[in-house]
Amino acid sequence: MADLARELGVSMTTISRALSDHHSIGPVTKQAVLKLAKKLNYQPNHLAAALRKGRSKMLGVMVPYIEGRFFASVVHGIETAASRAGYSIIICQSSEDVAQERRNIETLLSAQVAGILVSVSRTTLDFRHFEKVRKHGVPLVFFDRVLEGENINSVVLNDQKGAYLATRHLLAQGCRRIAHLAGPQHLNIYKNRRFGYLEALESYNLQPDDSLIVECDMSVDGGQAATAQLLALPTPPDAVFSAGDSAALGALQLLKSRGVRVPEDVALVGFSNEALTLVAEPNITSVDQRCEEMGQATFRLFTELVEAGSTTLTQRQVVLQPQLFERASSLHLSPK
Amino acid sequence: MADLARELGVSMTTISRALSDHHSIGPVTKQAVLKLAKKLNYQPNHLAAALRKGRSKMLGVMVPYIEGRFFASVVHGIETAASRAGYSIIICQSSEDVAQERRNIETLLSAQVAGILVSVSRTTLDFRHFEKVRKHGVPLVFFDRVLEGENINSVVLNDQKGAYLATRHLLAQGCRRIAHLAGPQHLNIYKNRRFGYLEALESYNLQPDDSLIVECDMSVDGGQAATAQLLALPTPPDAVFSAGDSAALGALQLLKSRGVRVPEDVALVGFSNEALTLVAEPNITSVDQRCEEMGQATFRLFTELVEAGSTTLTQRQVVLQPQLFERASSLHLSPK
DNA sequence: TTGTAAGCGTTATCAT
DNA sequence: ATGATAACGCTTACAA
Repeated sequence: MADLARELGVSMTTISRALSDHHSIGPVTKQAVLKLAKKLNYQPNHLAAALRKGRSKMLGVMVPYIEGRFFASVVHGIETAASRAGYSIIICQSSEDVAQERRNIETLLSAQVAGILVSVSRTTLDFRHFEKVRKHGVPLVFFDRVLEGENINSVVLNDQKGAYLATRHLLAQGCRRIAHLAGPQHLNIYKNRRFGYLEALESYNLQPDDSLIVECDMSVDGGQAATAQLLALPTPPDAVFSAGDSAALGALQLLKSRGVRVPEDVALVGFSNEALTLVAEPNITSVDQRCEEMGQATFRLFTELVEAGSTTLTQRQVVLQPQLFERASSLHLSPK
Repeated sequence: MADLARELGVSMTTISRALSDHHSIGPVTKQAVLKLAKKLNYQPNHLAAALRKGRSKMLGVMVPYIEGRFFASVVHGIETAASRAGYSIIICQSSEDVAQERRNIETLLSAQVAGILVSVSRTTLDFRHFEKVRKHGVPLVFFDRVLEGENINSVVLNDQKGAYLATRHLLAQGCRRIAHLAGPQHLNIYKNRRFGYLEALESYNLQPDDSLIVECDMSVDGGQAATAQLLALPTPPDAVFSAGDSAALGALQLLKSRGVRVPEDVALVGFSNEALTLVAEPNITSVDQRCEEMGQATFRLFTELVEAGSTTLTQRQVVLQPQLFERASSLHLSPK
């Protein structure tokens, strides 16, 4: 920048203003500066600008892990929206580890990010590190895995409604003994999915049967084991609603291996609408989580917070509506 | 930092040194500084440090898109290795668009990243924006999708060898009419996979049969169509080696729908070792691309460049060895 | 072992 | 419409 100033015989102030399109700058001067900048291929130093201005155009995004369709898609959504608005994103993984999560928060704060978007790790039980973020006046938005508490800005899927839709669908197909493969109940998403399941049963005036609700780790193996347990019941279920697709796959595998027909004997619905639902045979009905919309919405919520300024300490919740994709694993059941 | 200095009655130099563990600092002073820093919860400003030092601990990573198992896994590998070494990563997507790629490079340079790791977009034909990176003295490493040219540091998979292993495996299982679902031949990865296929045939003194090589877009539908074409041949193949897993899945679906048994009538091998290979029935034999190792290797190559200093303008190539995972789709064939 | 002071590349304030 | 100058928070010669 000093070079430009010397070359053109003007002050650095003028250069700075011309480059940042300040209103009070001569159009002639401006053009001259821009031209010379191109010629000398001037490279702006965002670090210096950020240091001076006290805020950068960097956004911290933390997820438990970046692999896996869900988070990769959400991050894609965030990055796309962010880059359109001139933000770059710094990505961090907590690897489901609170300690790592804390370290990442430190790193992001040190990097003077303009905001932090986070999906918390499974092992997160205390939230002081997030308090710190607020103390620093850095906008904080949670997505998918959110914190219970006050003054939380978050974007979540309406998991309960998704589960409700899934279960209602099974009920509409004539199923009456619907089992639920539940996920770890300390995670809100899984708890809400169980609520949605119960809500749907209730809407049909059905009593929930505790023996039909099996908690598992949502892995393929977990789904198999849980399903084996269900088949061993005196009266086995006529449908299974799994809170995750992998466990649904496990269920499908086990049912097939036992000669149980899907959907004729047992109908099956999963959750997440992963790619595997279209690979399995039969294809698995599942609830879509609107990953990309979640990313976009998360970024949008961040910008809203920025515009609102740190003065207003509002709490905003964006709730996305899930969508059920009906497939062969739960369709065309013979009426009972 | 000034606060700490005032509070302890020492200079900022001492503070700085204590915090960065400088050698010539009294252990007593150091402890005192660290303790007070904790108490006042001092937050270092990496931007300022980076500005002063001229180099940051940020790494730019650019991929065509972050969704999709392959790039997500590579990024995971990079991030994990990088964060262990104290680097944060800024992620960018080119969306397969050169213009976006150029903009991203500008952004990353402006952010004063310590290095740039990139997998180029499909539409990249001129490389001036990468030249610029070198002019700025910023280490540049390509992975997977690399640039042809001199002085290129890159990490790639040995695709040809992967295809060779896959085809040799089919040959060892007794197959002799092995078809190949080839990908778009302007991409070097698919070209190399075809070469590997041909090389394996040659190693068994088999003449390649052009009617057995079908180019398709590597989608599920593409794989189905290509396989239908193969089955219509006067002498259909006894095995299919697909350059991608999705197309392999398409092939499997079509074969099953036609009553062709896999692997008994037609054996099947894919490429990429995607999750779907373990969901399909039978599980599909596939070539693993070592995504995570690629990420690690890419980061390691970056650190080597840093250590070597900008003085040495070496060209380094890391070639990862693919690994064949043999599964039911190509195993236990009855001898012919 | 510790302190002084300059400077990294910007931008904001105040003056002209 | 433009310029001089200070400052953002940190590191590092150089000096003590």
